[in-house]
Amino acid sequence: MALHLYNTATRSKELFTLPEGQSAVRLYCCGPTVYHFAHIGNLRTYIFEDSLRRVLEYYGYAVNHVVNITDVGHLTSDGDDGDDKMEKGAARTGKSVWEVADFYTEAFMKDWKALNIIEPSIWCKATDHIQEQIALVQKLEEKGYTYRTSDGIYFDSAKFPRYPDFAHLDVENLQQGSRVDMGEKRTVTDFALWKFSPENQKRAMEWDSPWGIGFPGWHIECSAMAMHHLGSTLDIHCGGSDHVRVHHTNEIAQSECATGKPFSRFWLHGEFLRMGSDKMSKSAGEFLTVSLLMEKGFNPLDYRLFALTSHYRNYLNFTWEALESAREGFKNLHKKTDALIGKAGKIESERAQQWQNKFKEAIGDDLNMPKALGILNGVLKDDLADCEKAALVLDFDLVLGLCLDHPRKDYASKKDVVDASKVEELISLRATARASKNWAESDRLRDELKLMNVTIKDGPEGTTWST
RNA sequence: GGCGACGUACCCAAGUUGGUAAGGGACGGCUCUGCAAAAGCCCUAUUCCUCGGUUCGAGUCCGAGCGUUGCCUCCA
Repeated sequence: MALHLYNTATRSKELFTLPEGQSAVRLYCCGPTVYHFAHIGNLRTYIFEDSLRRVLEYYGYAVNHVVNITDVGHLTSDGDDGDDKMEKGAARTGKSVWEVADFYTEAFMKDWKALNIIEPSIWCKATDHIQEQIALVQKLEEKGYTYRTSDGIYFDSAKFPRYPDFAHLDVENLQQGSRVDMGEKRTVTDFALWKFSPENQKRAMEWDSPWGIGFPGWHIECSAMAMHHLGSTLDIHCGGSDHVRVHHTNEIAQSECATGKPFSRFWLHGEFLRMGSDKMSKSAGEFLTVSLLMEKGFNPLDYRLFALTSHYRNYLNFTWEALESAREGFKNLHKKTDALIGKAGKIESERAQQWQNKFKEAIGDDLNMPKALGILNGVLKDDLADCEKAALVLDFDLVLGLCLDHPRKDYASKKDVVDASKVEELISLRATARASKNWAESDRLRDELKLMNVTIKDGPEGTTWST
């Protein structure tokens, strides 16, 4: 069984292997710009990257996983003008840019934890790697790939003939149809490596450099940090599909011009989550966050399951109905797995091994998680021994990350936690009513419990309840 | 203007090199039950936007059309 991944660079599925003698996968994922909360569309991409990491590990690879935190330099326009996102966030919240960065970084990590996304081996902040970025720009300057304008040092994309190849760009037409203000740029695809601070204004974040006081361009941070932590060639570089044209194309240009080596062997891109016909966008004002989902009574893992029901390279339409469907499905899944997990034995029978192989094949086929979920359901329906079923569930959950090794209650949000003594009291009242065949009162009490999100179950041993 | 993606049951969605439609949710039916709930079982597309073509055979390949939609501004 081999692992195949769809590589944006070649637009085809390719066999993934590690170069000879290399012990760990060098994985770099473009992380968040911490000027605002992450919305669930952003998070879909990180769930996809988490699946990738888990699949790599399931296939026996060690993974050196690096995720960046962009806390400087990302302007509100990729055309290298507009405001700095961080300064904008600071203005909006009345905090300093550094406070904004810390606040949203923490919020972001909380979301990761809630969604059971495995932490990267290394989190790296752009502001902690200013010297690496300056050094990279210097190297490009030495090799003659840069030029200076009144507002910064720019990359001269015309000197990198392969520039349009990655994203299949038609530069001439881009030039014609461009909505980007050219400023002093020579070619529409040129981009800022280092921006000068405005003369009349002190920026909250600025550093000294060989070219004067200023701050790094957005694209340079990823190249600098990726190469600093993982070396000049990566095995896999990930991000959202929107990064293909500008961000990753620029990363390739600046990195490969600096080192003369391929920047990444594989490029994987996650497709957008959509709301109705709109994509979810931070600049559009309102957007959905994990905490909003929780306020509406969802468990963050309901969303994780929802994300896993579609393939990462396809658009996924978000509707509340679809999320509810995922929540119901998740409850039903837990009913089955909760009854099994204590019984886990070994995967021994040929039949169980076949299931395991099917699962491995599905996830190895460019991370086909929807198919993998189907296989999980197949196992639960099959007439295997419980100890083997349980073992398979736990094995699959290594990749699915749905916390199936814990009963559902263990990760219920605080909101779901109910007053147990009150519940017991109502149940005993109901028992009295039932004993005297007062069904109306009995049903009323059940409805009352239902309002508290408590489900009761009458059995031979008396009444039990759950949330 | 350039470059893309998608169109499978009520909803979400898989479908690998073409061989005769996964899975989940909802709905409905049955068992059980005072009725429910819970649990268990069962049912739900002769058909994959349309029309042509290739083929013994196409959701799956090719062509045209229709529809939806993304990126090239910020965006994951």
